Amino acid sequence: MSSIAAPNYRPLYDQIKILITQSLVAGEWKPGDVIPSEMELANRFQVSQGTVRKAIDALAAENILIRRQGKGTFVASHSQERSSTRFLRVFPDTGTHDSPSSHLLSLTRERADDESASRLDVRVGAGIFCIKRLLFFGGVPVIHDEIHIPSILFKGLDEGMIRNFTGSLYSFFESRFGVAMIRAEEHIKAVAASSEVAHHLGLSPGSPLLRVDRVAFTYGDKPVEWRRGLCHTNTFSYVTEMS
Amino acid sequence: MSSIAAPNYRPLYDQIKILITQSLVAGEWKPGDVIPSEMELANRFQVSQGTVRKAIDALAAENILIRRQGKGTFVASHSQERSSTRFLRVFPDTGTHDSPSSHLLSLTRERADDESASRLDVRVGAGIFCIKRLLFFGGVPVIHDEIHIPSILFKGLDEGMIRNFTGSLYSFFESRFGVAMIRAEEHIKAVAASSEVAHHLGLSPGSPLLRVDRVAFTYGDKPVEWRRGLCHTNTFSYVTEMS
DNA sequence: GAGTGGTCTAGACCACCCC
DNA sequence: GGGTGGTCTAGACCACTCT
Repeated sequence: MSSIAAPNYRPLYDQIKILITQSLVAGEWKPGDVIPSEMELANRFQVSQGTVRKAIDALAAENILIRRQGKGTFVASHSQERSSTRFLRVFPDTGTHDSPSSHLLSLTRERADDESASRLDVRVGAGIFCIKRLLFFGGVPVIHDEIHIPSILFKGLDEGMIRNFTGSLYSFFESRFGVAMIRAEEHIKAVAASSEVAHHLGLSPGSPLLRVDRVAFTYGDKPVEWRRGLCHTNTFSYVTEMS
Repeated sequence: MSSIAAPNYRPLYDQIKILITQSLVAGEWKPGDVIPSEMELANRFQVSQGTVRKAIDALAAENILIRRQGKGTFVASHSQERSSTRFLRVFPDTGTHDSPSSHLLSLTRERADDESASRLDVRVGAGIFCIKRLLFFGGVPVIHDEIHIPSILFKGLDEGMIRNFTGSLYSFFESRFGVAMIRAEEHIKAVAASSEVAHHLGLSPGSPLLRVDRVAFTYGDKPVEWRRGLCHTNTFSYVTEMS
């Protein structure tokens, strides 16, 4: 019935989903913002409320939007308490999950090597930042992270900014640089600790560590972070679920 | 109405979902079967087609049912080619995923110790089977599995049945014993290989291995399998995604 | 053509939140 | 009270599969 879009094989709600995503990419609504109500969006896109609803349902299922009855639909943010550890799958074997604290080891500028370039989908030699840090749980160092991000997206990043920020790294990226992480893929191996990392984690060199390689994506499935985490799993485990 | 201040309200589609799940538990429809059409179910439960649809949508999102346009809605089965490796998250770093082949090491009857009993939600001392096997990828042993299942659900299990079955273990459990695995939780650590496991996997003792502890559940979130996999990750990785 | 799931719409009403 | 999302319904039509 309606209207303008001509010979499109995609369901309407899928097109609406894409339009909403484009508004997110364009920054029309930022993490934490309310987006317009279903009725407003239905009017804007000239479809029924039910169709908008289905598009939003799909985005909510991907944790890109968050619905709150009576209040509205919000853009997911890593700054919200509820999702500050959304991507952290390491849990203590006993007791509850204290929020980890971060200790910055170094921030350096580098040129992308083959691996970084391929993971981040940039040219070899492109400028990247490399962040090294330790994550402490209850005062104990558990994870050694080495984080690579393209410098073009994080202009002006320096050590002080990182140290002065309270909150998760993704919350930092989001609020200071407008880069929102919405999805990640992880490849996990077991490796022996190098003497350097063993020293940081208070272990003997050669101890078994979990090596978690992550590529994180922002809106539109664009890779914007590659990190390698080395995790000490004597009293912690990497937890996941499947169905 | 509601007795407590907490939201006691259950949407209709949620009740329908529960009714459908109960039919699955009761075995009214078995893995691979078509379930009645949306219209038939709507008539049976005296609700609209849309409400049945929403219940089925939820079950399809959990991979419990599978919708096929023009054909009907089917109970998910591990015997289908599409889902025979649904729970296998280990992939080669290069090349494609050959289906693994399994080599049975032993099948023994045991009594549940504290750990098995707690994971499987049975009494300490209850009868359980313990299956040990190796998984080979392209002729190379990669995973050593130690699988515990309550013997009451698998009466008559013997080595010959396992050896003669072609297909995945979960397909075997499903078709021979009517036990369908629908969900699993995994806890992962890095450990050093024991001499026994190192021997099976062709490694030196002390080599780092991924230790994957899994509890698998059937309909109604009932735990029915506990396994410990030890995985050699030199050329393979455990892959997972998050959002 | 008949039957299935898939899309889209429109309207009524409910539950929740805030003014 | 008036806004938001959440549920439920009913009906029309589309896309796919099988006979």
